[in-house]
Amino acid sequence: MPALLKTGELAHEAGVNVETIRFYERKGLLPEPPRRSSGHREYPRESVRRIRFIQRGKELGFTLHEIKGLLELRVDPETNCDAVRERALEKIADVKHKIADLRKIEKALRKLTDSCSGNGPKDDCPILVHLEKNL
Amino acid sequence: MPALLKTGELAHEAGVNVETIRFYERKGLLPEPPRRSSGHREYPRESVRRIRFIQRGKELGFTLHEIKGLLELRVDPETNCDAVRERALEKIADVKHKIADLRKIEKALRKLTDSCSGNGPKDDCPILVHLEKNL
DNA sequence: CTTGACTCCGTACCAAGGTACGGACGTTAT
DNA sequence: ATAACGTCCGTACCTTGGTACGGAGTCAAG
Repeated sequence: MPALLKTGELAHEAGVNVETIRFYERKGLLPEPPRRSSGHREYPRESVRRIRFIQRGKELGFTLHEIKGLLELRVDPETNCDAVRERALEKIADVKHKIADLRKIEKALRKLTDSCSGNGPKDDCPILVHLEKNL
Repeated sequence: MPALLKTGELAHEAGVNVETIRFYERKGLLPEPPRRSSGHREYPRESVRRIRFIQRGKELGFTLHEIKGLLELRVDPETNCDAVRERALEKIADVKHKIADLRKIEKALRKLTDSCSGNGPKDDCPILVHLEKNL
């Protein structure tokens, strides 16, 4: 268990692709690590946790941009719990909105499939008729 | 009310951008219309309905690729109502799946915000702790 | 017949979140 | 010391659904 990790080792331990590491660095989600004289990156073990933080944030529906914000909050000494909570509440509102949109779509689709026997020629298909009808 | 439409007129009547028309043509959603000798496109009025068909399909959550499939179904003389219904049912399943995923996310976020008083320093913030915790 | 508006085309660009490539080095095990 | 593998970098590519640009050509109204 080395104390310093090469890019590939970090990628492996965090369960992501090597290219993803460099991508996160470019996006400012992962700070630029020190380099050897050869230019090769040397990551502290902590970086593994940072990448996992990012992955968990993604699982919770945060974008990389938002995760960057959370990471910055985390470092800011002024941050209190409330600021973080605020972000999570916004994200909940966001998710609820998406769910509502999808439910509208589901309802509309169901209305169409319910009105469609499945038999009969396509000319009378309520679904196509709906898509074709003039507003 | 001209019988044949120029690209800009079609775009205007269908409520989309001129570039969108050309984009749909490239994607095979809009058949290539006849041209004048100058190369300018001349659309039949029917094209307005076709573009509206596409827009309504989008509202129902179909991708452009899927809409292309629906348009092809519509032309196929073998198509019966059932084939169209099938597509709609698949899309419903699709939408339900997305909703379920979002609900999981919502639940997880709510659990975190519920456990977070909003007071206290960030070091104890259950949300950050969750994001940081080792698996 | 001129002028301004429209159209043509290929191409580049945007968000988001990466993945892949290739040539030049660096590292490591044997 | 050499082979095999890792890493470096910039850049291109992928998806989806378009939008924007620029130079050249065309159309229609005055």
